[in-house]
Order: sequence, then C-alpha cells, then structure tokens
Amino acid sequence: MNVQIFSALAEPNRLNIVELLLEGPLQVGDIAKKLEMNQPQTSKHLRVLCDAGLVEVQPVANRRIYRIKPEPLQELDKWLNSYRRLWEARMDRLDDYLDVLQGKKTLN
Amino acid sequence: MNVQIFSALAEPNRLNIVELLLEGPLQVGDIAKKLEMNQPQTSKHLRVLCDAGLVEVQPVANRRIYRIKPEPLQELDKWLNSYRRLWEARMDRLDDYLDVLQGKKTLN
DNA sequence: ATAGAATATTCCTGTAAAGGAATATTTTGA
DNA sequence: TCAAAATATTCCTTTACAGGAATATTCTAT
Repeated sequence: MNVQIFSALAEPNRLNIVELLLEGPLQVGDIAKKLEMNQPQTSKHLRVLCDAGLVEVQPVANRRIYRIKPEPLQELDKWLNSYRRLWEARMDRLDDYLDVLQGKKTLN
Repeated sequence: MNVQIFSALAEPNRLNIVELLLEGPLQVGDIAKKLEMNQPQTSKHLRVLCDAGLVEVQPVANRRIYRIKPEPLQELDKWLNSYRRLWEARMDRLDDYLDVLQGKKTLN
C-alpha cells in the first residue's frame, strides 16, 4: 500500500477538494470559491493531489479543469478489503497471545 | 471524514505497524523487532496510532499489548462506499462541465 | 526494598510542509 | 501585438513532525 495517498488526504483542505471533485470536475477558481480558499494555495494543494495521482488536469482554454482519478481510491479499497476479515472479526486473538506470553505457544 | 486517520497512516512505519497488528496483537518489543525499528520510536508511533483511535493498549504485567481498533477502518470503508458510485462510474461529467463553461448550463 | 526488564517520555536537531504575499506564466480576445 | 483573466510558482516565515540519544517510569520477581 502506497503511503502517498494517505499523505495527500491528511490535509483537511485537500480532503475537501477531493470530496468536492468527486461530485464532478471543476476549474481552479471555482474550487477556491466553493471552499473559501485563495487561489495560490488551491493550486498548490491541487499539485500535491496531482502528484499523488488522485486528480488530473484537463486544460480548456484559459482554465484548468481538475477531476478525480479513481485509481488510488480503488487501491485503497482493495487494501481495506484485503484486511477486512481481520479487522471485522478481530476474534480476540488476544487470548491466544496471552498463552504465548506464558510459554504455552511459540512466537514466529 | 476525520483527517486524523489519514495523518496517522501517512507515515510508512506506522502503516507497517498497523498491517502487522492486523494479524494479531503484539507487545512493543516484538513490534520493534519485527519491523527493525528501535523501541522509543516504536512507542512514539504507537502513541500516534493510539491518539488516532487505530490501536488500543492492554497492559499485561510488564508488557503492553497493542491491538487494532477496527472503528476507524470501518469509518474509512464507509467513506469510500459513500463515494463509490461517483469514482467508479465517473461517467465523464467533463462534457457537462464544458457546456457549463460555454454558458449552456449554470453552475450552482 | 531493590535490581532488572519493558515501555514511555524528553530534549535536541534537521527537515518538510503550509499559509501569505508577490510575481511569473499562459491563454484569450480584441 | 497587447491587456486582462486564470492559474502556477517562488520566496519567506512559522510550525509540525521524525529520528537519535538519553532518561524516566512502571512493573515483576526475588
């Protein structure tokens, strides 16, 4: 699992941008307006999201339209799924572990 | 969606710890050994994971056994699901947006 | 009570990242 | 070609965070 997506989403403004773009593509100015950020910071955050592959640009005339790239979200989903049975059940392996501590079992 | 979980998972060592603990509870020393980190940094990262609610402690004698708390992962899963249809289809709303730009439709 | 094991915390330092302000760049429209 | 709009980048400053080393804390066992 690539850590970059977590890093990109760890910033509140960027998470807001992603949630906004999930509803549809937008140009920079409108993102800034809707989220009440100023333009330079918006561009900077979009750059980070771009680098993380969460977003892509489509230049149209004067504007730059940003939209979500689903791949990283799919990857995150796959990661969660691969561990789902572990964190869903979580059948207290704690008891087993206590046995290990008491020498009844061995640790790998 | 709380940003704290992303922030906690944005550090490679911490992501490793989480993936390790998903397979079962472990005490600090063993985590450090398995991930080849030294003990103080391990404790520090565990603290961050604790604060983020991703992990909980169970003191047993001398040791402290850490284990996964599934709630934040469930929350993350719910977040992904709530947007799934958006990023899965992504039916190019770009065309719609281009119409907006040309004044054929209006923006909210 | 005390030594020792396991773990947590503190102090220090370097580095990365975020916001503000200013400026550069790109593209359009005339 | 030129002014203006939209966006990106740079510079600066402040803050947060990570690792290393040392030390404090907590608990056990004797």
